[in-house]
Amino acid sequence: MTAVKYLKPTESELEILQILWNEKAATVRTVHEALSKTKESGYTTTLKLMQIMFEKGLVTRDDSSKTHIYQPAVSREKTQKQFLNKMIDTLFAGSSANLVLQALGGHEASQAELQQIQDLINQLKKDK
Amino acid sequence: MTAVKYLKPTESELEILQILWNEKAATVRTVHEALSKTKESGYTTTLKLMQIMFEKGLVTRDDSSKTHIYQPAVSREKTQKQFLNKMIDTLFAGSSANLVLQALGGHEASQAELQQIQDLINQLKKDK
DNA sequence: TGTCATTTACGAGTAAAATCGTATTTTGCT
DNA sequence: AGCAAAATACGATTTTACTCGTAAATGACA
Repeated sequence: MTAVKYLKPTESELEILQILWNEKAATVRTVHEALSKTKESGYTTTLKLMQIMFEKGLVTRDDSSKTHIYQPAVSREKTQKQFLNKMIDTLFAGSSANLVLQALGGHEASQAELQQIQDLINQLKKDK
Repeated sequence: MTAVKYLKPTESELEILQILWNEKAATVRTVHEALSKTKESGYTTTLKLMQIMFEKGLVTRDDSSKTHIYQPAVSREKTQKQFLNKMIDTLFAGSSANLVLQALGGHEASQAELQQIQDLINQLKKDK
């Protein structure tokens, strides 16, 4: 039984993962250009970050050709859950409902999204 | 118009804020003892952190007597919102509904809490 | 008033994250 | 083959968060 290390991506790593999750697979160049839309930084910085993520096992890569192709190695859902739980603990006194109320109150959600949430709630209420 | 620096509390600072929010006001000793229930660390470490938080303006303090009394200078709600927005951005592709669905799906919420959320949703739907 | 326990002040060290410059490698093209 | 453009490798530095030891200050009380 190998000890699987619990890996919490850093802020920068999350930004990169976000892009990889959307693109499914991407080169350093692609990721870097996407990042550049919202922040300033050098190409080698992005490269280095992605190399580190590879060492950590956060991404996989195909280095069969000169330009390596990266893919996420952790799922979006799992990572979301990981951070949500942490946040509910340290910021919402353990209450997920608190978080939900705050999220719905502050942000705009579309009619369709609200319906989706309502459906889930009905489902949950019925399950009890 | 003074430029107000956008301050994002660190992980450790959040833990301390959490205690201050609950207690309204507290000494370093009190905070340290509360922290000690869940983690190991020296007293001066907590002290230093709170001093730094004071410099950053995250807390205020009354130093009229030997033992200083600290109070939070940022509101729980505002801080929650700040982190939620960040999280929705970098982890939920900008969709608060995504976050809500994930939070409700993973965590247990009581019947009463679900009702509370439903009420809010009805409110929001009506407002449109 | 002197002692002593408690608190604050402060500096320094450690570790992790992020940044970037430079060297090397790869490969398409002439 | 040889050159140039683009990519990777790698090491070094900077920044930030966290940790703690030690010294100085405070104040209760014998």
